[in-house]
Amino acid sequence: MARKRITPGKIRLTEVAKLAGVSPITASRFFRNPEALSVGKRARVESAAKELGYVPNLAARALASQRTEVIGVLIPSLTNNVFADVLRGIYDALDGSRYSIQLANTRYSILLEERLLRLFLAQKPAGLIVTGINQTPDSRSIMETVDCPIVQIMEIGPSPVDMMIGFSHFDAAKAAISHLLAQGYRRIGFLGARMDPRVQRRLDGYRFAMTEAGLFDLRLIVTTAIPTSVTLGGTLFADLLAKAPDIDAVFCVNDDLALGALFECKRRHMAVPEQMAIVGFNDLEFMASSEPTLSSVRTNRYEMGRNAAMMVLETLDGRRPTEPVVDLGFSVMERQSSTRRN
Amino acid sequence: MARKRITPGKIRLTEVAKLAGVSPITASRFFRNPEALSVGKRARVESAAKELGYVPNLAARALASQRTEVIGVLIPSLTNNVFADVLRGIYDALDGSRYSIQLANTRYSILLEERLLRLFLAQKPAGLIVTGINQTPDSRSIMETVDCPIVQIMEIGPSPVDMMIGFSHFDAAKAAISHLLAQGYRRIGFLGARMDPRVQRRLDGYRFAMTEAGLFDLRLIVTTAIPTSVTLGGTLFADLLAKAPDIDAVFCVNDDLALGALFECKRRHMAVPEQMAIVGFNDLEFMASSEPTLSSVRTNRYEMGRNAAMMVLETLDGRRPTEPVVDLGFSVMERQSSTRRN
DNA sequence: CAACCGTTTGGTAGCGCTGTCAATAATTCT
DNA sequence: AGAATTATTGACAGCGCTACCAAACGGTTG
Repeated sequence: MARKRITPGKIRLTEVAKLAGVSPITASRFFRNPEALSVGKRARVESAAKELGYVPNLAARALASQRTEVIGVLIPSLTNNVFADVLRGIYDALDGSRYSIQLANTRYSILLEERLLRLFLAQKPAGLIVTGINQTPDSRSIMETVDCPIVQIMEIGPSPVDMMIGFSHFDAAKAAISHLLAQGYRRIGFLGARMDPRVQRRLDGYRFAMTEAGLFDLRLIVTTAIPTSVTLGGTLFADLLAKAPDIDAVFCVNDDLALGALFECKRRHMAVPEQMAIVGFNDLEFMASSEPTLSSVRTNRYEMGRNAAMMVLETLDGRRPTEPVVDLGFSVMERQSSTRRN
Repeated sequence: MARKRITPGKIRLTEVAKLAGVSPITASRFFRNPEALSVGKRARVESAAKELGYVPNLAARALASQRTEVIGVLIPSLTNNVFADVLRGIYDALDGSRYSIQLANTRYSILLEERLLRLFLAQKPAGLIVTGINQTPDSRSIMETVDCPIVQIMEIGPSPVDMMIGFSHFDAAKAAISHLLAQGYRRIGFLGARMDPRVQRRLDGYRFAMTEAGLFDLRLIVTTAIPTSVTLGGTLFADLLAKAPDIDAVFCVNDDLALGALFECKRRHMAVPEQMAIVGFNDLEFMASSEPTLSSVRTNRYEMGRNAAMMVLETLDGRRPTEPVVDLGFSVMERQSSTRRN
């Protein structure tokens, strides 16, 4: 027959309880809801735990309580600077809380996202942060039936699964184009890579603004499914120039492309912004210190991550945010690269 | 007295076993070591699991088996591009394996690292990946007593806790300086930010090479504890020029600083590489496509992460790597920014 | 003084799985 | 063929914690 599995010096809740002179369940409560204890016992358990160096066994807790203290995060890429900032925000917000993060990379595939979602939810996460609003129908219905807080990040849309924080990529791109138009640029090219849903919506914003100004021209648009890079920015910009040599400005869907375009201009001895204006997207740190400084659309990525995590925490705390959909907005940073020196 | 906690439609291992007509423990074995089952039962359990959509309860597994399938990763920064690449390698290597990743940010503090280490180890991780070789003495002894595979990444040194993968930052910096010397540069400045232990060792390499060449001069060195950025690169480079206006080259401890220095040169209309050579470190993607292209020291960050994770996996598999210390090396990428056009 | 109420504490069982050992079936060996 | 292995399978208990219910306690009230 089976034996007693001995666990030699390990400190369990029982040990703490014994030292504190209370029952295990009371000790347990101390770690979950100290308020529920009388002041005396609270102090006794606290000092006992400290003395023994007790660390709760999360697996046992999860098994007994049927829930975990893990917040699942689904993002499409680990490479992208944008998500690095978002993640930093999430980690910072959860730092010091009892929740930890389980990260998974959907690689821009909503099918993979769905699979990861099922995996996550099977472990009963405390909360969930997912990227974007384009999930598979199955993903959506799974998320709707699950009863943990869910925040969709990066963009906003009409029907949140639960909560949502982001900004309008359409409006942001439109604003960038408006800025270029206001500066007197007319033949404004579009450079896009990866073309995920959010980039697609930036293209829509570009198209809308250009059409409205009566300046839309398909030849001004160069896109690719290849992941973005600075090098690619140079290549795409060269393609664009080949297709439309008369352009006087280019809007890039991210800053890497913009930097690549800038370098390509330098290589061709094209003056920026005199002969060519450049506007990027995201406003990464380097945009403000390049030569010339590069215009971009600032998006509040760190805040997005931070707030998303805080929205989850608040909901778990029973203090559900009054506004389930938060528009973090954007701002067009007008710098040298798109400012006509009149 | 306590009641039966009913769990309505939930699919447990028992259900799968029942459907498959085997005992629960046999079904359990199917998920952990299918080879151990006879072909018939294996197929029966497999189809039963699929039919019921069974997903194992990881908390129960962890509690019963006294170990988790989590690999802890301790890195000093989430912002730094370098770690993004390393992480990507780790995630890629673990993708498809049954292990998941628990990430924590030490914020370049070895005290915080020690605290996080204790937290991690209390949950009995399957493996551990930690950054660098400068842990607190307590951290070291904790790691030495624990019996899971541990890989130290980013650099190599004489006494691994367990395994190690990285390269010599000293040699890498030395090689960069040798390259500049070979190109005929003599007054070579040093730009350093953050100054974590690895950056410190790059400074040591610089100092060694310069001293050996009889060219060492304290005025050539500008460092700060501030986290790195492109903007900071410009600022530090300006500081350096103020201290030592006669420099003809600058070695930057990372590529962001190098890019910042390049922009600052442009702003001052200093010709690169004719009046000023620039060499960076890490060889981020943009270095090869800037104008001029920027020299750098290529480090194999993705491979480092990937291999580190694979070393953990192999050890867990019982196939311990023959070589516990892996030197991934580096290569000096000689580009326009440091090539005298004779 | 009994009845009542809210707060604090404890007893019991069980969360879903696997470690250990033993039993049985299938093979191989002498 | 019988013994000795080896490959499969199963029984049982328990991993460390918490949900649920009940009891004890302290204070009021009529």
